[in-house]
Amino acid sequence: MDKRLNILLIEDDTSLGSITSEYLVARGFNCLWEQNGELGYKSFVKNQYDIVILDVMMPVKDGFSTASDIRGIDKEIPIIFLTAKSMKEDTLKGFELGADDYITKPFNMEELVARINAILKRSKIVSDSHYDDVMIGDLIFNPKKQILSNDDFSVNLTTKESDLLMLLFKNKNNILERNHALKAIWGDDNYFNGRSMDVYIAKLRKYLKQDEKIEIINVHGKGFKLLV
Amino acid sequence: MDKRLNILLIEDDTSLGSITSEYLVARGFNCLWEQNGELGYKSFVKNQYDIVILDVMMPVKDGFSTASDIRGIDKEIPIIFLTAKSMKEDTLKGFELGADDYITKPFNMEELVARINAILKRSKIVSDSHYDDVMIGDLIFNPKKQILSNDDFSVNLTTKESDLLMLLFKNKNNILERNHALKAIWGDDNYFNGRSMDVYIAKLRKYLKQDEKIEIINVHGKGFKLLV
DNA sequence: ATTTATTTGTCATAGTAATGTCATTGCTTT
DNA sequence: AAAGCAATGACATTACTATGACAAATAAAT
Repeated sequence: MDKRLNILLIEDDTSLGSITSEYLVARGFNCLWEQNGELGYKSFVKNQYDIVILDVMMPVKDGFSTASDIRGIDKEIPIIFLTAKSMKEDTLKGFELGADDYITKPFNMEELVARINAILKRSKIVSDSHYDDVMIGDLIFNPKKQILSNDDFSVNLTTKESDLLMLLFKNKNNILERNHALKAIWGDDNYFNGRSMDVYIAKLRKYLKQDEKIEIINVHGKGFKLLV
Repeated sequence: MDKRLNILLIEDDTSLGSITSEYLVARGFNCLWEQNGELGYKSFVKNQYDIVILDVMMPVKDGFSTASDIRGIDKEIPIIFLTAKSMKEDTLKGFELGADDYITKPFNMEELVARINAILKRSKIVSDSHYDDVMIGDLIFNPKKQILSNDDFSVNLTTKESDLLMLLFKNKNNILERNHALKAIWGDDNYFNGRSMDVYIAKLRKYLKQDEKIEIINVHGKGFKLLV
């Protein structure tokens, strides 16, 4: 199950193309690199992409023509143009073709990534704020909203409950040591805080009954372990 | 009933500011121009905008600081930065603050418009905002006149009531954090202002009873959420 | 195996902090 | 002086956290 986003890079310059695609892969994207507009368009037809990055000046089939073909079959896909010349008419032509951004070479790789993310943020695909959700078995846990839910159930967790669940999750299938958890959440691992934590463990267990595959087990004298 | 999009332009340079705002108006937008970050932020708190264009280098309060304050009360609003220096770190800093675009001066006016449109194309809101009225459930809220009404009912809100309702509306179905609201409206989030805000929440709840689908709920220790 | 000490499970309750709301006060505007 | 607004004080209510008590489980000792 790959959640990485698919980028189609169409760029005729060999060195720039390889550097860019490698960089994008290193930054966590899937990137397919095609060397000209024809091949790029064919690949777009056959595969599923989240965003297209397109050089303007290319032999065989230039970027604008390619973009217009792509727009012919997909009105939504975000497109970023790369161009050496920053001449005004070109820029505007790009935007008329439904460009989402227009970057002039040479560009900074990090900035490219930043602009990709800025666009994807608004694009429907990623837009749902689900990306800070965490899956625990069948359950969805949103540590920011402090909500634990599934299809037919939902609880608002208190801060302590949420913090503790998060710690357990970070150590899922591994032991979360008592004193570490106490230091992290209560700031001090004395006996009384420990007893308090035990009560919260009990509460979490009650919630987690929703998914019988999940379980918090105790490791005597050590701590707790969240099994999923 | 005006359907034009509302742009907030925050730019200290008088000539650039006036030229830009005039140009945007000529191109069919509503554009309010504020000359510094403080004023811009205040205007943002009180009014409803679709996009913010923000100069980075400004006296009194710079663009980044302003953007970060704006993000505190609105996570969605598109922001375009304008900057004279094209230094890499600055660009990236802007994107980290949730920028949607980053334009270096001097820029071409038509390109600015093109970039605004490119962003608005992907922005979910795509103008449900008239210039004046906003709809909250069945109710009509006019933040300028500070009037909340429907067919058979109407109240004149006080400034504080109106500002707070506007903030809640901007974060509708999302949490409005106490300290952000206090910073925005009272300028300082101390205990007493917080108590004061609670009183205003009570008042707003009373008004909003007019539409039983609307509700302000409390998120303990965090803030309030306007459900519609 | 049986006893004993320690750790953990869990309920009920007390304590504390946050919020809800009314009434009142003081300030500003007219 | 009257009216409107924001701030504050007082008290009620709610939400969250900590604690006490006792049962159960585990480990250690006999």
